[in-house]
Amino acid sequence: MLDLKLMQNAPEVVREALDKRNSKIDVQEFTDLDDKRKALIAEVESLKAEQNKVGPEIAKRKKAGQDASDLLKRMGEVSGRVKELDRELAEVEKAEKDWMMAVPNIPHASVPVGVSEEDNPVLRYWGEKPAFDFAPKEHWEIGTALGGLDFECAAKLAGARFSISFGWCARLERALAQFMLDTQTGERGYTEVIPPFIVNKATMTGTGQLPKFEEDLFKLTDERELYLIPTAEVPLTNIYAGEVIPEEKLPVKFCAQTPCFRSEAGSYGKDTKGLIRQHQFYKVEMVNFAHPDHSYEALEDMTRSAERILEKLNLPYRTITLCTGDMGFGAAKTYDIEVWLPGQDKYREISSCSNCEDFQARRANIKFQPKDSKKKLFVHTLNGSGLAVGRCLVAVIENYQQADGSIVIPEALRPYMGGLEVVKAE
RNA sequence: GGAGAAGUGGCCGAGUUGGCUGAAGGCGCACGCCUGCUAAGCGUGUUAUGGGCGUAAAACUCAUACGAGGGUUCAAAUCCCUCCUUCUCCGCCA
Repeated sequence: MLDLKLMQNAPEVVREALDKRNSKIDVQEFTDLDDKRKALIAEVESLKAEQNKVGPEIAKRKKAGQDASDLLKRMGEVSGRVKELDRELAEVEKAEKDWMMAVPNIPHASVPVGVSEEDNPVLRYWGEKPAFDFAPKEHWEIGTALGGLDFECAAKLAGARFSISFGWCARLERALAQFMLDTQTGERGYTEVIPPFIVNKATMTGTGQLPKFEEDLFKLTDERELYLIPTAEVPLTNIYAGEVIPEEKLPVKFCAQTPCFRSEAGSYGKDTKGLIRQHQFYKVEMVNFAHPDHSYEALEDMTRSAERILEKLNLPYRTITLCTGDMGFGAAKTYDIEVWLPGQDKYREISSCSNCEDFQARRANIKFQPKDSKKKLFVHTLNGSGLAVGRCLVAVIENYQQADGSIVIPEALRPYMGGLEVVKAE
């Protein structure tokens, strides 16, 4: 959510930001609502002030045994009017809040302006693409041939966009997740967390999934209005919802491996084969709570934490800066890391690291107490994948495939695989 | 699942014949005074959000907030209803 004061004092700044994002949201709607709200507040508050003044007078008269019927009559009218106005005000406030909740974050000044992913500049490349003296296959072909993946079985159990892994493949995925967690906690200063995988509406609203993107979520059908998390960003960021973090604790860095559940509504026909786009996948997620003065350093640090995983696995990647038109709803700046997939002959997203500045902190009311002032301020929140486990499994299979259909296990993972060096056909 | 108890400010804790309690008292914290040092003591202050006014900021003023939402009433922390959370006992269970 944007700052109300900014909306009121500098609507043109917001309009400009929305233009850069190709958003059609009309800022004038807000201004009209806000004017109406202020007018209602002025009226209802003066009536309430009268109530507060006259109330004790009534009590005094009653105690003294005097007649107060004139005051009671007047206050009866005032009370009725106050109820009316309160109702009206609540409506306007809700409309205004709804409007605010649907507005995306303002891009940071350093974010390149652009319309689509075509306009995302590459920041850096790392690693050498593996050279094959044969035509590299896609992961699903290799994995299925080696008995590790079975998409027909998954479809029988759950439907399209699900997977099931067996044996070496299941273990490899577990190894990857564990390797990532060990790296982030052991070398990058993260505290490991196991959060709930099901959360309530308020939590989903705090990070921005609701109210706008409900169709992307899996919702439970009972009356409690619970949702399956689409990313651990949601529970991790909301750990401090409604809380004040002492300044000296910043930055707080959490990471967690969780399953992620996404409805993938609207992605029909995209990535229908293999593990790339699933309704359920594991991801190791990083979340930072940073001091506003240092959040962009934190973004660089977080991006490095994600990149380190690929470097240790010796997987080639490139890092790009998302342009204004391609950024997510809550982000002020985002780096995507794309890993090389020889089977697809393409770089594919494997991590997305964003600084949301105070956008989520304002929604979820996450503040810190600066040492040198009484005023509590909003923290900046960041989130990033470190990494998407399923896609990383894809990258390992495709980059480490051999001519005979076997897969070499990256050295960094061998301790997690009981020393296994190669996965071969039986 | 059954039976009870409770939810007030950073914390503890008053408040229960509805009105003068944003909220006594205590602790903590901040600033000042006092003091050979420490401890103790004295004084002052100590919430958030929104509106008005206005500003570099503040000050001032009004409104709202006693788990959440709704109701009764001229008026609710105080009465009624629903929900949430926590705790205790019984049952059940990985």
